[in-house]
Formats: sequence, structure tokens, C-alpha cells
Amino acid sequence: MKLTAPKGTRDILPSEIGKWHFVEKQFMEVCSLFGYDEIRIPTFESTEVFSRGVGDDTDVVQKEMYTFDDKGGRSISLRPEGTAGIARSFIENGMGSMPFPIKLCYNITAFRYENVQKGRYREFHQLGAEAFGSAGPRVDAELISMISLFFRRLGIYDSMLRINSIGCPECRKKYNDSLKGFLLERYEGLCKVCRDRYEANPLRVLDCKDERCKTVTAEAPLLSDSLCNDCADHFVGLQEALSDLDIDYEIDKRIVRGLDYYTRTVFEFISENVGTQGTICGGGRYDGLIDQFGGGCVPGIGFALGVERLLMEMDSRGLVPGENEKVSLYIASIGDETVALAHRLCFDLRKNGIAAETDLTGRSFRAALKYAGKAGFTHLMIIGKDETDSGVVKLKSLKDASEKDYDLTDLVERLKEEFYG
RNA sequence: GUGGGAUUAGCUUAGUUGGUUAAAGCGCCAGUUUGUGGCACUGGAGAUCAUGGGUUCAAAUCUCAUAUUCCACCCCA
Repeated sequence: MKLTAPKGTRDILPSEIGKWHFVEKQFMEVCSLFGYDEIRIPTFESTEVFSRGVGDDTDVVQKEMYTFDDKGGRSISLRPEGTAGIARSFIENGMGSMPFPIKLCYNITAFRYENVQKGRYREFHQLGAEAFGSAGPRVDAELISMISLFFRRLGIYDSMLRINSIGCPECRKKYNDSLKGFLLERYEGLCKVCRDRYEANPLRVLDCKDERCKTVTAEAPLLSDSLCNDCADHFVGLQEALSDLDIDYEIDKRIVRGLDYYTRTVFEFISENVGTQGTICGGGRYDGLIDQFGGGCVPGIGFALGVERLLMEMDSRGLVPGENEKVSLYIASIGDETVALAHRLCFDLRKNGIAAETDLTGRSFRAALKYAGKAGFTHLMIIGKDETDSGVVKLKSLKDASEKDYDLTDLVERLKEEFYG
């Protein structure tokens, strides 16, 4: 009981790994159908990647990053999300001169130093995707439809999708000014935190859960109502494109994403089954990110979904995929003389793609049989003096107790044929 | 960073107003006359009662601190 996993981390045990594999496999398959290729990037980056990418005054960067100096004096941070690192990789690997669009998907762990809560961990898993090189709303819709298909494959058919537009830097600046004007008149009615937010990021005030703030901001002008013409057209275009694909959505004008790089389209897939966190999947457009990294004007859009939260959602919907059962064979030997033979047989079977086990713990014959029954093997084979004398072994199905004879000489070949032929 | 609940065997839990050797179920191991599993029966291993102080003749039980966990604020996937 002395050594424990660090706060906010957890072991994913063999008994639950099946769910993870299932979800990951479905995700990668769907991504591939949409032309997204997997990319793997480092777990840690120069701190600058995140401070410049995610944004220096976001909470994520300011108080939630695992940052340290390595032995060479470099400031390093464990990735709190995937997009910034991928943007860095995009530029570093010259993807800007490859044919657009560049579509990438990923499966990562991410790290945030937060207080642990339901659906919130310090090390967590994200599946995500990014599309670079197209500014039009059809990419946005395509990306969203990919998530939608993924959810459908898992058995989630109802729409959890909320969309919004937060405009470009120009309309946001204009809007910020008018929002500040609005808030200043009602400054006294705001909660403490929001008074601080008023200067740093007034947009966030709209997100505040404090009842006083909610009533104050109920009448506030909304960014999506003050978009410039181009941004408004883009938002309308997204809605049309989603409708073309029969994707249900709701417009939620209060969605404000907490990372600085977002522009125009933002969206979330939300649920009530993941604690107060709500967001299973979140994403949006980031048309200025690559440019901010010095990679030129390349628009982009992406999303990430929290695997822990997704699994929680599936659990509460009863969508737990059953492990598909594979053939596995247990060989019980009788007497010391056949132990080596049993072991050799196991290796032969394994070489031919058949999972096989024999005793490694010194169990008695009887105990070995019990073990084979409990451990979930599909077949049982007994090797003893009778078998070595006659050259014939019986294979018993542990499912229906049926038995079948095999010659020891061509056993492996015949089993291979039978199970996988 | 701020609040509230919890912590007893691998797991789920019981443990009276503080009182001798901390209890059960599941799981694990073994056996029920060494050649056929799941069931049943019998036995066994396994707990410094989260950790460290304090009160007391005596603490799993009262008290303080710390850690972890769960929930909420906050933030986000």
C-alpha cells in the first residue's frame, strides 16, 4: 500500500482494456474513411509551443501545465493537449508545401495539473484530428460528420452537438469593446472572478456559472450576433453543410472555448453523464495558429475527445462492447514425463497462431483442470502416458464438453485448419 | 487554489457507549484416495484498520495533521 499511482492517474487494467481497444479501433477506422492519417508526436514539447500556441494567459498554460527544466536547462512541458504540438510538427516537417488539405488524426495522453474530479484526471487520453489548408465551412462539417459517424459506430445516435462561431480576431475585437461597455455598466453585479475576467478575457464572463453573473449577462450582446460579414457567411455555410449531411445540431451562442487559438467555428459534444464536466468532445477552427508559429497563413480546424469521458458515457448507456472470444487452448499434463512435451506442444501451437498455455506454477493435474475451467480457455487437452503410448490426444471443448480425437503427429496442422482454415 | 464526504484483506463490506486473538462474502491456494473443468464440501494464506502525531489504563472507534479518493467551485477533453 505504500507505492500508489500519482494523484489523478490510473491504471487501465487488462479487464477493461477491451473497451479501449474497441473505441480506438473504431476511431482509427472512421478517420481512415475520411482520409485522416495517424500522426504521433512527442509527449513533451518546448514550453513555448504551448505558451504561444494554446495562449499565454489561458488557465491551461498558466496554472495547469507540468513544466520543468531539463538537465540542459531547456524549459519543457508535458502536453496539455494535442493541437499545438501538431501545428509545430506541421511546420517543422514542411507540410505546408504538401497538397492540401492535410488531414491528421491522433491518439494521445495529455497532462494537466488540475484538481481531480469526476471525468477529470491529471493524465487523460484524447482521440483527435486536425485538418489543415482549407478555410471553407465544408471541412468543418466534414470533420463534425466524422465524429458523428464515430459516435454512431459506438451506438450513440442522438445528437449531442452544439455549435457556435466566435468570429475572427477583427470581429472579436470589435465585440470585446461593446461587451466591455455592456459589462462596465453592470460591473457591480458581477462575481469576484468575473471582475478580474473583465480585463483579461471578458468573453469568459458569459460562461460564468454564478447565478448573479448569469442574470447580468442574460441580456448581453452575443459574439455570434456581431460577426463581420465573412464570419457570418462562414457560420451560415457551416449550418447549411451540416444540414446537407443530415447532422443534427443546436446553436449554443454561449460556447466559448478556453484556448486562445480558436477562431470562427467552435463546437462541443456534451452529455450529462460525465459529471459536471459535460464536454465529451470539443473543437474548433484555428485559422491563425500556423501563422502565429511563423508557418504562413494556413487555416485549420480540429477537435479532441476525452476517452475517459467517452467510456463513461458508453457505460451509462450500457454500450459496453463484449470482448470477442478467441480460441485458446490449455494443455494439462499428467506426470513429470509429459511436462516437457506439453511445453513443446504449446510453442508449436503458438508458432502456428493458436493461443495455448500449460501449467507454469506446479499445479496438480486436478488443480490444473479447475484452473482451465475458471480461466476461460475454450479448449482443454490432456497429455499423459495414455496419449504418448497411443499417439492420440483428445481435445475437449470447455464450452459444450464435446470431445474429439487427434493424432499427435498432425495435431497442430489439423487444429490450425479447424480454427482458422 | 477553495469547500464537503470517504479511507478496515486483492474486491465489496460488518465492527455496538473506546475493552482481550478485527469479522464475513467474493476472489486466491490446497485437499475431497495422483486421468477429466465450472458445482458442492473441508482447510489455508492474506489486514502494522491510509500515514504520522495526540487524548486514554486501553483507540479501527475520540482528536489534529498529511496523503489518497469521491463530489462541488474553477477549468477543460
